[in-house]
Amino acid sequence: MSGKKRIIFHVDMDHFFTAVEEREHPEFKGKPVVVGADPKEGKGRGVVSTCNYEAREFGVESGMPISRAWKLCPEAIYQPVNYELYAKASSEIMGILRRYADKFEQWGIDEAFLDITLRVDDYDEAEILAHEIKREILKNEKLTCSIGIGPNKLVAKIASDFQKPDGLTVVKEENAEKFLAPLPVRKLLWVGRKTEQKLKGMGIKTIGDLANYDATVLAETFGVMGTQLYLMAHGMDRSEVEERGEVKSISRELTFEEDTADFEIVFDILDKLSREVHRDVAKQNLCFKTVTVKVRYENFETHTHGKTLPFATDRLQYLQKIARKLVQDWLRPDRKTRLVGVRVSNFVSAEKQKKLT
DNA sequence: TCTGGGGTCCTAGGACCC
DNA sequence: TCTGGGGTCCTAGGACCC
Repeated sequence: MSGKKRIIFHVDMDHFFTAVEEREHPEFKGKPVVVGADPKEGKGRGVVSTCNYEAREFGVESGMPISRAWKLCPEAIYQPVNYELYAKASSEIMGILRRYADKFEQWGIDEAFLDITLRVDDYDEAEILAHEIKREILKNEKLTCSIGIGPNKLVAKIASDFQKPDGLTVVKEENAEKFLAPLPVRKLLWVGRKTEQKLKGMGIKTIGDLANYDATVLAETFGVMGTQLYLMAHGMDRSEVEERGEVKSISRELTFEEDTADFEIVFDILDKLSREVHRDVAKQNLCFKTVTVKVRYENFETHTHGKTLPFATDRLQYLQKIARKLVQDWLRPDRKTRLVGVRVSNFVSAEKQKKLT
């Protein structure tokens, strides 16, 4: 155990998808850009994936229905999600970031945690290093990012979000609690809409409110999560920066352009999704034991239905057959289907599987 | 407002085994 | 012949992340 205090970076690319689109299309610069579903003159289905700061001026936000974005800003440039393009930019950026850290953890497509404790002597040197990272990404990728520096992942993550875009925020351990106190609880990792509402009902709105709350009551109300909430509110987080392990599940799902009562359409799409899942599974040389399907009706009611085999397999025929059988149980003549999906999990590597047979 | 898609982790009940 | 307790796996649902 080293006694040295940790110094952690959280690097967050600024409005990543739209920033990449602007880089590829310089004529987009300065105009509102929205990446997401096809708005179809306001009749489109789906949501905004990312929007640039010009679009945010109109009230557009990520996660918002694309139809609403259209009403707020019909003049924006609407682009479909070009995942391959962003993935390529992402892997180049991650390659750069990895070189700056002893421990590295990618977080989603455009964020990463870096443990740089052994690379610097103090926060001043850390700040210099952060500027170097920002310069290199700008020079090589023509993209900006925001960096948060803190004593742990939690504080670093919230710090990176504090000044955006192109920001750099340093929060030392001794200032962490004070820094967090006025912020809304929603800024904490793992506090989403539901937990925010529950906390609000208890009179807890800011992270400071949470820090002053009775830890025992929090533990009783939220279980394991309650203790975690209390520690986080005090700026404490002991989780390590660590490389992601192997993937645990692979899935595809699709929302139909129009809800459908035609079972054949549902099965056709399901087969297609199964083929895509299978392609990914094969590429990674895996065998799966569990198949789970998902069905969403027109009223948004959603069900999942799974089956675990007594053996692992990598055969497309099995996948399609099991998926069809599972979905069959949920299809109802009196209800239109909005979405169908398929997922495989419980992996065994193909090599290990071979040894067993 | 009428709600995507790809993931991870947690919980709770039930089956099954010793 | 009225019924324990621990461990593990499976299933379904849900919260959360980007």
